[in-house]
Amino acid sequence: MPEMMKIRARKNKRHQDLKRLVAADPFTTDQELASKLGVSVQTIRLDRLELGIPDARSRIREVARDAYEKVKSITESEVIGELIDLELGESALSVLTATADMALAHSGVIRGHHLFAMANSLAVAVVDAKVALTGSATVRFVRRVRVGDRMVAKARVTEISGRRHTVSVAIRVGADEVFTGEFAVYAVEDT
Amino acid sequence: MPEMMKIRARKNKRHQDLKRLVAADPFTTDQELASKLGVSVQTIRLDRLELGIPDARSRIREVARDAYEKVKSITESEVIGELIDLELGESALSVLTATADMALAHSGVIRGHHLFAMANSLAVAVVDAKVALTGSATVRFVRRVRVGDRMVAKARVTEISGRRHTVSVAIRVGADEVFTGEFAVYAVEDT
DNA sequence: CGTCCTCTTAACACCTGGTGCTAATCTAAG
DNA sequence: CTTAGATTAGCACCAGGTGTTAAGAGGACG
Repeated sequence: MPEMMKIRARKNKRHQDLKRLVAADPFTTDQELASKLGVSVQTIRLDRLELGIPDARSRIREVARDAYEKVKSITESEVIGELIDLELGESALSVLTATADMALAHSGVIRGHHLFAMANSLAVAVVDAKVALTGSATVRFVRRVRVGDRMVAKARVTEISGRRHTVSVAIRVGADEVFTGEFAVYAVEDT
Repeated sequence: MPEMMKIRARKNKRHQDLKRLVAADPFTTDQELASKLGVSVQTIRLDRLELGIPDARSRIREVARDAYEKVKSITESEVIGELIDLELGESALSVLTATADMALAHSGVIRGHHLFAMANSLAVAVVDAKVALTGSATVRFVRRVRVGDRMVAKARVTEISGRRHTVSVAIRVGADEVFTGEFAVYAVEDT
């Protein structure tokens, strides 16, 4: 321990270390933090209080909560993005804001399959059937989409012949068209 | 409470309900479970013991751990699935096992954009360039893929003209072709 | 020099969400 | 009727905390 340090400076350094440790591993308990920083558990508690750092269980709960919501949103929603308007069998509209985790590493450009997913899920949603599956698609990535861009997708059913629905989807960012696609979606009753 | 039920049947039903509740929300404590199921906390504890369900704190920790370490989902890896083989500018191969969160609700059929994402990311990976972006694609979903299916994707660069690369991707489950696609991928240097 | 103030550590009671154990009921099935 | 399984209860204990009070250990400063 740096005993030669002035008392105030030592405390400050410890606070920095504490923040770093907690950020690096939110699962660390006060006990572990105390032994890592060479002070008593009580000191850690006071430090956390000063710095507004919640206790380990809360930190863990938070991580779990975040992850749980996130997984749910990617996984469990039938439509990628927010469904704004839906006229079954006719047209539909959804909105999605591009986030950093949709981007290609370091470039800030959104990866194509996120646009595809948004368009595809909207195309499936607009079809008036219990279950609908995409049969084929032709898509064009017209312009690059970047982190923070607000994407608006519009789907229109252009043709129905039997179980086959042709759906046109366009995604815009502001006035710019960034994606267009034509989806052949099939209505299905049985699994 | 269903008092007319036979005791054993009641217990069985409660066990099913318990599993369902815990799966739906891992954050639920014994207290909450007890009141939801109309039995005492002790009964819940015994049930958890029988069913091998860990306590709430462990469940939360697990969720947090999972999220913290291996963020899977669509977003965070450069190639969706596991990249098995890669010959830059020529061909590539990846493998992905379909999980329940990729499926359409209740049907067990994997949603198309997961196949697209697997194929697209492989197509981008196979192109020999610092950064590559998909310009357009034509895809066919040949057969339904179900939860548990092991998908193998093969990508082959079929044509290069300037920065434009044409990549053919096929995904198979066992011997069956489930997806084919043709991707136009553009090599880019600047962002 | 003494005094004062901050930092640090300690001790105690309490909280939540559990575990392990023993014991008392109660019910249904043999 | 007897007995085994299901349910509930009470008790001591645990981890990882909170809040409070109290007591030393350094400085800083008149």
